[in-house]
Amino acid sequence: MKNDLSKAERTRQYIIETTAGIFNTKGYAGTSLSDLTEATGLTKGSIYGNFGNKEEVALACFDYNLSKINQTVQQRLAEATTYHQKLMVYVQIYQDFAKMPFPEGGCPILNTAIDADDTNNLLKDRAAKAIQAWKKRIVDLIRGGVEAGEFKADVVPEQIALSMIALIEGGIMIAKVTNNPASLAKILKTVEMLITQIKT
Amino acid sequence: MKNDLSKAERTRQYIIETTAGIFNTKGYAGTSLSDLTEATGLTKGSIYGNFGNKEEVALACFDYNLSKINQTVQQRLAEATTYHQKLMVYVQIYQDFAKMPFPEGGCPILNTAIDADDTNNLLKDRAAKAIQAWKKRIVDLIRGGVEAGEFKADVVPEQIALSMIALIEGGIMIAKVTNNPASLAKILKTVEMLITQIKT
DNA sequence: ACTAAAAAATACCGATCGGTATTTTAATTG
DNA sequence: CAATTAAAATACCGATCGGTATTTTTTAGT
Repeated sequence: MKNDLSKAERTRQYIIETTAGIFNTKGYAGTSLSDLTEATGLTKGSIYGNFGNKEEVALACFDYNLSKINQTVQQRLAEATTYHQKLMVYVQIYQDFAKMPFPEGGCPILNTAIDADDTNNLLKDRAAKAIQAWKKRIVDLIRGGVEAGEFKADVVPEQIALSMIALIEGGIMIAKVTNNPASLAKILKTVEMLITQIKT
Repeated sequence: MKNDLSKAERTRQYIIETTAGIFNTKGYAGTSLSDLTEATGLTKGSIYGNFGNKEEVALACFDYNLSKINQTVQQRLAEATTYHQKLMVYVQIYQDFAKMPFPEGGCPILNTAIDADDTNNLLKDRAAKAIQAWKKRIVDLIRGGVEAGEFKADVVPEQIALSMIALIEGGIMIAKVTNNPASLAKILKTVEMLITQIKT
């Protein structure tokens, strides 16, 4: 046994890692089983031996894509000392779009939210939960900053948090569809302004 | 002749109006020819007599969806007198999400941008052009307001315009996927703040 | 009303869809 | 190493995919 994971677990992980970018790029309906077999070099029989159906693969891929981003975020948040710095992590992370922990196809939360919101409830719920968790993380940071005296007492954490997320996700969409990364940079300037404005 | 439009033109229009919401809801890959025949009550032969292929229908539907929104926007812009009021039109329009000129499925620009950006270049270009036109409209309004002395001279029109669009589109995405219209309302408050901040 | 032209319906095409039962191959354990 | 088990490949399923050639029905001009 070359690994502490069973063969099945290793194959399952291999399928997820290999196809996560495909689902993120082509969407759920746009990704076919033959896309998966072609990318992995495995057969349908093998894939269906490790997953119940196409939906299960897509869900596992979304979780994988999300966890990769969250890992980077949490690591950078831990490195930041002040609450201001912690909020700025979100600006910095999306600044160099290219060398990001993003899977091919861009932000999986955005892609899944739009792709699945009228067609696949399980995927939609995953995207919704991701947004809500993201919002909560920012709200907690703002509240922490208020208690620490870093931020003004009269800020509305929810509005700031939601606006930061909307700017980032909207900015990614704009930059991607117009093929112009500079647009995202300009929008991130506004996020930065939002963060600066709440400082005491 | 009951109409000044030919039969073919009327049928073509009927197909577009009837299926525009389907493409906007299910996406290009997720919409099948049988979805179209089912919704219209027509047969495949009839649809392919009026369109060359599925892509042509989707493109016509996008144009139709976009023009409906633009009609409302232009009308409201004409009614507004000051440049501040004109910018605020975008806040007001998206405030009551429900009774909007939006087709089923939400904002077609956002949906098409995400749905098509890695899979269909013609649709992607349409979405990109729509974003760029929207941005230009806002930039022109800001420049007008600066010249009229309504807005500060040191504003960066592109940044404001892009941020407004990102907030609105990001807000729509968040509200839709979390099933919570209040989120969009909070984000629109930030758009309002952005507009207020540039006033002299 | 009759006829030529246009539009819509029917019937069909090969390809691919997601999924499964069965066989073959590879990994694991005594 | 042999036997058992687990995993992957093969072969197949009905259904649906986008698209087309042909026939029938409507429409429109005289």
